[in-house]
Amino acid sequence: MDDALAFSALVLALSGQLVQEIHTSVSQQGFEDLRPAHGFAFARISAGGATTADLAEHLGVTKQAAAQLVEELVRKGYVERHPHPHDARARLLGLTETGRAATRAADQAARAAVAPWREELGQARFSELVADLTLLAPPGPIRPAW
Amino acid sequence: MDDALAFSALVLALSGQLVQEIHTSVSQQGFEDLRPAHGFAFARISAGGATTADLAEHLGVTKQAAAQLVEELVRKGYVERHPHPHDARARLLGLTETGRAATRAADQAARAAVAPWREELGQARFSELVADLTLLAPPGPIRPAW
DNA sequence: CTAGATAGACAAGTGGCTTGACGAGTTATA
DNA sequence: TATAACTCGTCAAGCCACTTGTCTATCTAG
Repeated sequence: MDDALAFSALVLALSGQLVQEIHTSVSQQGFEDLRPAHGFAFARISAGGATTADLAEHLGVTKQAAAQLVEELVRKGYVERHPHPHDARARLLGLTETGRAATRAADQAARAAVAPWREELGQARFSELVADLTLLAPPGPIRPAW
Repeated sequence: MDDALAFSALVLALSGQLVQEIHTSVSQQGFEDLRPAHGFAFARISAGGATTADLAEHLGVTKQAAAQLVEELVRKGYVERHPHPHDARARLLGLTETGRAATRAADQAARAAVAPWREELGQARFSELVADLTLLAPPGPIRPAW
């Protein structure tokens, strides 16, 4: 009956743990200058065709905040700015090889964080779980929560 | 096979949506001066026996940050400081009636956010889902993710 | 009784974000 | 095609939640 409240708490708890574990693992793999929020930017940039304004909308922040984030990631060597083919105002963003390496590290960290959970439930139940959650997940970008 | 990555994304997406919906709903119910992070503080305080230092540990921030948060919540009328029965240094924190009202509003908002998901899956499958997640959820406090 | 730990406060600084204003470039309208 | 409205990215200033560092009062262990 009141599993609704329990569900909320569980999702928040899992999400928090996930972010924490991924961040720790990525740091340990040598990317110490990245913070959790950067992952959401990487996701949009690696999807391709992103400008700073696109990124801002994806992250749900102002253009200025996104520009600042991009500047930081460029300075640290994760992101490159290219001229935009159709718009002289805009610059197209892309990941450097280092940026892609960081993305791979994060993916691997996510898999490692989830692995014990899959083991705990068993593959069959875990697959069902993913299927159920897929039905619930909202479309649209994944953003930092707050 | 690679549902692990999908699972991570789903949990993050659901968590983000959940936080956003709860915050919006709580604001609309008249608590416009509360932000998502406050909920985690309310959770610890309403559990009882909390001092500022306890709260700091629960939230994973410094004592000073917790003290500042408490000061803000006291000023806004959600929290009270009481003398600690056994320790003259410490002050025991408690929710005011307004604080409890805000907590009820947040709970109701959480239920409302989850309701459509339960409907989508059906009660039986939803219950299973909650049971599965319960197996995975780490013990310990629920904290803001980053 | 005293040494060390802990609760909370005061002060200063930091970093990620905001609002506001702007020039350069693009798109829509008449 | 001229011009008005909009958009991209940037500069500048300020905000605010958080940090580190320090201090007093109080508690606790040897």
